[in-house]
Amino acid sequence: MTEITGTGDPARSLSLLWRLVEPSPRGRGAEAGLSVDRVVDAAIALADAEGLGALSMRRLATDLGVGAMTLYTYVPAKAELLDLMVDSALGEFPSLYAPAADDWRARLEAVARASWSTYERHPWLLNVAASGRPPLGPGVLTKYELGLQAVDGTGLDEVAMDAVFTLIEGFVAGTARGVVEQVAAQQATGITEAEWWEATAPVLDRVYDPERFPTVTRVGPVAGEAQQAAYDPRRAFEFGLARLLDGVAVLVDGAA
Amino acid sequence: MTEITGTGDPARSLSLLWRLVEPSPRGRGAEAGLSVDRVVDAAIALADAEGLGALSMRRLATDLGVGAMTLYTYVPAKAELLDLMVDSALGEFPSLYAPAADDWRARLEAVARASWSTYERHPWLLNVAASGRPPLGPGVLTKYELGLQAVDGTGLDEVAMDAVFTLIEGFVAGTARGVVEQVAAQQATGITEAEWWEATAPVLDRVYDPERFPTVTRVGPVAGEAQQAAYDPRRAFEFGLARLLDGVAVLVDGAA
DNA sequence: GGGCTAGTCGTACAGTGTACGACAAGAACG
DNA sequence: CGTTCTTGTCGTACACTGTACGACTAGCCC
Repeated sequence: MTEITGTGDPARSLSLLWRLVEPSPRGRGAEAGLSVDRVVDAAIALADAEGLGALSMRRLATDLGVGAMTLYTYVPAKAELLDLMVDSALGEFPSLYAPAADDWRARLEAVARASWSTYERHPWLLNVAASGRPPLGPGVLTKYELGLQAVDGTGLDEVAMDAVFTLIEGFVAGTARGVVEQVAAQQATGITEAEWWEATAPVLDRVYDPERFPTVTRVGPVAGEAQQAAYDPRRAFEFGLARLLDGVAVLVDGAA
Repeated sequence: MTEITGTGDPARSLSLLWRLVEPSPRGRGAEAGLSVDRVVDAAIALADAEGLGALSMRRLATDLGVGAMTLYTYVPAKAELLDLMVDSALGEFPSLYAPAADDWRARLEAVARASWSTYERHPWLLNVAASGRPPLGPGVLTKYELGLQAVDGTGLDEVAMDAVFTLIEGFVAGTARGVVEQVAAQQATGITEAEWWEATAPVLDRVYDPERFPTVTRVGPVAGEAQQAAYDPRRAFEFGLARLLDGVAVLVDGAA
């Protein structure tokens, strides 16, 4: 379930992201101590605990002890709430990022690992489609700043710096999505990866033609055995990150 | 909106994917000439034309001229229908793949471009979460076979061959998702990228602190100007593919 | 105390996937 | 030909979604 962010007025969204205007409640919401931050924090807690699928306006309102429509006092719509959640969750990035100062490669690797950790802590981030028009709040901009700093001083020009950060960031999101999908598959089916394969293998044997898929026949079992699954996202992350940094190194060395 | 595949019995799904059993309709469905293939083809046509969001069982049934529940005669549930759609759409991959025989790098690049074309033709593929437990039908296996063949003969061992293909494939999916999200954002908001930025920029100027984001201040405008947008997926694809292949080359040269 | 404003929230609407069970059309058999 | 059985069709119902609308009411100011 991918949700879409920022369907409303961009100016309104930005004001919210930077908390330019904060309503001062007087009614019953005041008793509950409601505010944009409380709503966003509760939404993040709910999505962390039970996934984005459990995050409905009614459910969130119940968690906060108010009626569903009360939320719309603090947030224009669910899309804007998601914007706020994304920016807030990405705001944790700096605390997870511990770069080595001198080496651009170590810095970039630290960016990737910190980003991975962010997605581990808030898997629902990967189900919020924001890449086209990201919520330009403090959290997003800070992460972008730190990512760009990591590739600064490599001799790459500005366009390349942006491209490298985008490449790394997209790679991390892609492999992290693998973890999310595996967990989601297990929860949706109630069947573990091993059980799934156990049920699949015998039927597959009946239809599978080794002559039609010679390379799969040779590679598939070996790879499956090595990662103890059809797909191991953690291994894919380590392997891919090394290849990616090698590739960036070729570019940096060429530019130097 | 990400949908999840394969929530039912794996053996049943596999039988369907390989069309092991085909029901021979006799009732009113026979008049409509219904079959699993007809249902899947109509579902793909609908998703191609109006997106995965428009694909509801009721709507699909209406398109086919039958009642909603009739579909469940041919397909156990929507999740299995999605499995079938994915495998069928990926079945187009071979016809889009024209490899140069000798050079592994050219072959791998052709794989990436063919995969990109597949996602271009069927963007909804990226909104179906299948990476953890892919539908192991003829389409998926054929794509996997051709992908592995591309890295065969490089001196890489089986585990590395699988990892390289997975890396490339994940990269393509990630950048292609960028295109999908931009289109989705435009359709959801009714606002073009340029209009969005025009509405965003003045408000951002009010809150933006250049001293807090020095590197963004230097890089952001240059990158934005170069790609005429906050994010240009096509450019990201070309840039990333080159880096990725460079990185794989380092591995291949080391193994040789 | 009266009036106003601003936050609260019940109701309603158009959707979703699919379980259940009533129905009917064709095949098989006497 | 009549009856029974099988199998595909599909109307209805349920619990759920985001949110527009408008009624209500609690607190502030005069």
